[in-house]
Amino acid sequence: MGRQPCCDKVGVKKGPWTAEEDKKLINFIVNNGQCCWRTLPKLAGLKRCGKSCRLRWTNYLRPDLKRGLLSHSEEQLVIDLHARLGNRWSKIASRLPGRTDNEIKNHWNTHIKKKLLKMGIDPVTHQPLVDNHQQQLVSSSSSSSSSSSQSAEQLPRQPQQNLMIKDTDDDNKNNNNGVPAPMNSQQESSWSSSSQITSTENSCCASGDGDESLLLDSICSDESLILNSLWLDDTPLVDALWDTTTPTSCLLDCQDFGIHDFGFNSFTDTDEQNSLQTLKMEDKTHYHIV
DNA sequence: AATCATCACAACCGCCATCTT
DNA sequence: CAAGATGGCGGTTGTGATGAT
Repeated sequence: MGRQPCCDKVGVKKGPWTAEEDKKLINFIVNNGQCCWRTLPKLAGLKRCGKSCRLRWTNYLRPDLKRGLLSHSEEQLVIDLHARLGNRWSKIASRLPGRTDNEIKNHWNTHIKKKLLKMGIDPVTHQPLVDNHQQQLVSSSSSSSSSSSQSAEQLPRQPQQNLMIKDTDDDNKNNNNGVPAPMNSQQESSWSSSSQITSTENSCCASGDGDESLLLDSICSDESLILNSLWLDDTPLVDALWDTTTPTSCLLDCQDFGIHDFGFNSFTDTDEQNSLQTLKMEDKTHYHIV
């Protein structure tokens, strides 16, 4: 009945990945593609849970990942998307090519959350923070006010304003006391085809830092990307591009995605297998073929 | 120089929808 | 159809790096 367990827990290594383990994982996926995560560790000679391998690959080793802090524009887009999607990090991440859900989640918790609080904006509701007195009034007048911020966080909501991250504390003048109401699917649907456009465009265009803002504009102005895929079509951009379900597609995509940037130098059809077997790791994130 | 606090992020955990047997 | 595994997701934790005192 059912399938075999993903890993037998016994003898499975945990904790930080070593360079050697990274090398094994990369070599295996480059040569064989992403097949079955359960069997991958064994085949790749890793004493890791398949789940751990998948996480390591998707969050850290994938060659199409960007590294480094999120740009201002990316940050703005994250806020905008978070206002609609809540903590659905994977969905948010799918709109930011090269970024992972984990990375965005971390950035949200360590940077954006604090910035919003500093600006007097509730990072959960994306509404201006209400003081204690007002909070009491709101909670006493609302029958469903017992719902925690966590539950509210799970639901998409319509932004009442366009939030712009500022490095300074000024311009905290929008003090609507609106309580965000969770939308039903019908509301989501209708909203997705109307007010979302305005909100997205506004927030994107308001960001003004040169190339990044141009990039963001191009992302935001793509209605099929923002509207259709956000609510109707969940095909992730990054995953669709980096499909390694087969060895062939894996190798092709490696090249398409500038695997050289990742550290893989060019390889030929004839010697690629041998070359990749001798991948040499210089540090945690740099690999090259010798 | 030592200690403590904070930051940044990789990794783990548990849950859930889906899939397989 | 039921049981159980898989893959994916979001929340949380652990830990090294950095800054402040």
